Amino acid sequence: MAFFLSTFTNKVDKKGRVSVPAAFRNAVANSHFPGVVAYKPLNLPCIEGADISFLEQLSDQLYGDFGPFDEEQMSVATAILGGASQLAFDPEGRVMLPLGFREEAGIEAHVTFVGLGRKFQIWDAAAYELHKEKQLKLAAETAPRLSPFKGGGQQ
Amino acid sequence: MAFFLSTFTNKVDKKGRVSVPAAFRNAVANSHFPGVVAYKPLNLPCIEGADISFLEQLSDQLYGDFGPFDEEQMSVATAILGGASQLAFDPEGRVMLPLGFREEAGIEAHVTFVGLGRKFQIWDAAAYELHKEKQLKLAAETAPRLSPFKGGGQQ
DNA sequence: TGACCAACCATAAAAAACCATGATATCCCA
DNA sequence: TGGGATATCATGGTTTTTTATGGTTGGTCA
Repeated sequence: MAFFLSTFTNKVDKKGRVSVPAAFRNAVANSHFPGVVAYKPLNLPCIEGADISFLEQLSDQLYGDFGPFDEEQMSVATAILGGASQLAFDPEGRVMLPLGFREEAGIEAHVTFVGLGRKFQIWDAAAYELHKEKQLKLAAETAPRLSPFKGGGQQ
Repeated sequence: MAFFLSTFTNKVDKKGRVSVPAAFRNAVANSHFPGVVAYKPLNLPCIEGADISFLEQLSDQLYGDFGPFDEEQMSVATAILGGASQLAFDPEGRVMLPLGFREEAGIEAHVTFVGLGRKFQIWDAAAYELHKEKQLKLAAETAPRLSPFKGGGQQ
């Protein structure tokens, strides 16, 4: 499955188009849909994206953990899957960010793509700077408790 | 997975390119990405590198230990994965060290690659000399108190 | 008809490939 | 064992390609 790393900031033009970073385009190049899938996460003012198989897997996971007609599961499915959009690349590798997404994420002229492994986030560039500061503090407290980071690189 | 040993110092040219030591290139030769992956560790003024499967494994471990939307997990993912870069080899075996990394690690004209097993570190050459002194002292005090293989499996 | 959207065209800047060279290290054979 | 031939490596500069970005055109559909 696609794997996303690193952070890139690009411009949104007045028609709502943004270049998807070339590294992310390559990551989804093997997907059967020439573009990315975007949805509004439940608890953050940003957009999340991935290749389509990520949402397929998320769906399977929801329907596995709960029954196929569980009420809580349906609410998550409605929020995530129902709110998702398939964003197709134009010939130059851009996508159209729907107005609704831009409003919900407070996206102005510049957006930041943040690779997070199997998925990535799209933030308003200024909002991301604030978010990142908070996340770095939280990560510094959290990481020592996670096995891969014990002793954090000081050998 | 790749294994890195020993220490090498190379020059950074004015375009930000550095030769990755041949031994490290060989170590990642079987990886599906022709290059290394670099990220800023949380508590040291240097860059850490590894082959891509190291971060893939880390990512999948994070998303496995916690749910896909856990807050603490996301903070580590943001710090490490969002701050990471895939550095591809050029035909001569060099990589471009992004400006942000060079600044955060205080990298000037010379960098030192330090093999640490599953990962390696990239230091400004002068900064590493100081760091090494401190680490050697600390190791000399600490080692007698450690049972021979305590911590052996942790990177 | 007018708003919207998808392809097309153009351009500057950044990144990747390309080519060249000196310095080591390695091999091979007399 | 010595020494020349050969390969590898680190390094520097130049050229080509890719990327991000902006605008324009033509079609579609309400």
